[in-house]
Amino acid sequence: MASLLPKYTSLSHAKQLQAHLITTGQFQFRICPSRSKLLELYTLSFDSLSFAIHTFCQILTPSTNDWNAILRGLIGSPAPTDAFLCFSESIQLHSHIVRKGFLADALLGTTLVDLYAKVGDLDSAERVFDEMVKRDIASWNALISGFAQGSKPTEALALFKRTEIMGFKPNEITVLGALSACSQLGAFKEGEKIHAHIREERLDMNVQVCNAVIDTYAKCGFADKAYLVFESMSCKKSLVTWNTMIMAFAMHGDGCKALELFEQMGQAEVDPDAVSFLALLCACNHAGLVEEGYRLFNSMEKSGVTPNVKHYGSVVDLLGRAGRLQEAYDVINSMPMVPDLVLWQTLLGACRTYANVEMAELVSQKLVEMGSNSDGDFVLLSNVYAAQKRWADVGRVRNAMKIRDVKKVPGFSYVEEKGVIHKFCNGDKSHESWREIYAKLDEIRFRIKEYGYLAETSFVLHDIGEEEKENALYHHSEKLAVAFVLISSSTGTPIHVIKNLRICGDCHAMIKLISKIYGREIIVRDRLRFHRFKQGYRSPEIFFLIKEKSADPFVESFRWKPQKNVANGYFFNGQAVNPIPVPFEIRYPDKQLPALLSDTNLNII
DNA sequence: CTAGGGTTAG
Repeated sequence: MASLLPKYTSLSHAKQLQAHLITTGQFQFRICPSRSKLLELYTLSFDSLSFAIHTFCQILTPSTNDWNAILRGLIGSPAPTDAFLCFSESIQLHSHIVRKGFLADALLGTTLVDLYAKVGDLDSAERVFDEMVKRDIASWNALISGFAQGSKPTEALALFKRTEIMGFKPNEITVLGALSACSQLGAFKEGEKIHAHIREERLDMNVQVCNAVIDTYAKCGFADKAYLVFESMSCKKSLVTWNTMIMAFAMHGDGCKALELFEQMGQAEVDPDAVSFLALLCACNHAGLVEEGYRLFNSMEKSGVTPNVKHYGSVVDLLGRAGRLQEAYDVINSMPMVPDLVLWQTLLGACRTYANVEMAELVSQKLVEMGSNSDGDFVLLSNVYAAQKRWADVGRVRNAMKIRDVKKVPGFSYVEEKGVIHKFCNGDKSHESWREIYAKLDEIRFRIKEYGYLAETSFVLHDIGEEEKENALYHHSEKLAVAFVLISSSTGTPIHVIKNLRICGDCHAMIKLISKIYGREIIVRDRLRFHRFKQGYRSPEIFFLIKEKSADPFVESFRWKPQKNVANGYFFNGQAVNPIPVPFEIRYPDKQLPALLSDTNLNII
């Protein structure tokens, strides 16, 4: 009977079988394979989960297989949380059976761990995992992946280490979860160890594993190592492989290599998808390749890919960054879909860069209408005003923030030092060595002033004293992190810092000088990309802010111009000015977290 | 003689 089931093509056929089982009495058998198959069919094939649950509830003694079928169906449903909530009512009746049953059954337990993890209840997932009597590698995988995908990479990595201690051998899926955690944390050394294990166990025959390795190296700041893996892969490259590598170059600001890879991808007869184009546009954005990016965007339809809201977002960013605000505005207004918050926020960021008050006001109005309550939006607008010294308007915006109870997302950074990850918040004094760290910062502050460094306080929201602004800037988490590494390791190894928000212009300028004075390579990974500082140079591309002629004498107009392999510094009015820390990248903001400016502007009362 | 765990994205 069970073997016939896959041949059933409609719900009514399956119901006929159910009727047969009921009338012959088989339906209430303690173990009835056909019944389990039937449930599975209902949940997976016929998309009628509620009917499956209804049927399941009529079973007096559900077998493990029945539970598995239902739980799997719930995991795959479009609203797993709702389904789970409605199901938990009936689950209570059977809970004692479940307890006895699943504790001894690794499969059912694992499914339950996965279910809890997928609905976002990681505490329950962990509890079920702890209570399981029998576990195998898949049980560990379920929780590791759950942590990794639920933004708990530290827990994922800790569990991964425990896996080996407990004598389980990590397989392809284990390393995928662990690598995902490493890439989120930027834990390079851990990632490297996992990569070694992968090679030893020949897990690199799996494309997905290779892709994850490439992604991890890229997100830990090593595009070159990522490319090495990409190049020497023994298994067949998938579309995701290409996309991941293009994205890796994009993140490192290497637009040319990203475009080159796209060419090669075409030669390898791999058709690009929406992600490929997103990666390419992102690459053009970070490398300042405005025309190239715009051309690519317009060529998408020809490749059979319809631009989605993210592609439009990228193009708005591209145009906005180039100072083509009106064009960016027109793109948003002519989009075939409804523009979302992020699009307007991107444009507002560009307005801030080019100090365009009129457009900033217009865009802010849109954001307010759309119900934005993001701190970054308010801060950006007030920055536009502050740049023009319109303090009354600044006060108005600040008031609006107070009324709406707008909260700042706190910035934090972390570094890996001797295998331990240290986390710092802005103005953090909770680290055991905080006194030494602050003393080091004072030393740095003194030394970089000799190099003509001036704190960039022009972004600061309030009309407060310069010294106060300077202090606010000095305690940014990334500076604390860098100072910490400088006091704890004297070797010349590169310093890797990971930050949750975007790096601010001042930190960028200061870290650049630290790199030069202390002779250390410093790599900062922020919310969106990498910044690599080597002996005071930022490679591979440096952006210059060029002042352009403007029709309105009161409005200054700027343009970003990428320059390759030039000593770091900025041109202003055609003259080299060093080291005025103009943030070379005003990319704002990201999905969940506010960027650059909210991080710069402390003391929002 | 089956079932559970899986990579890229403004």
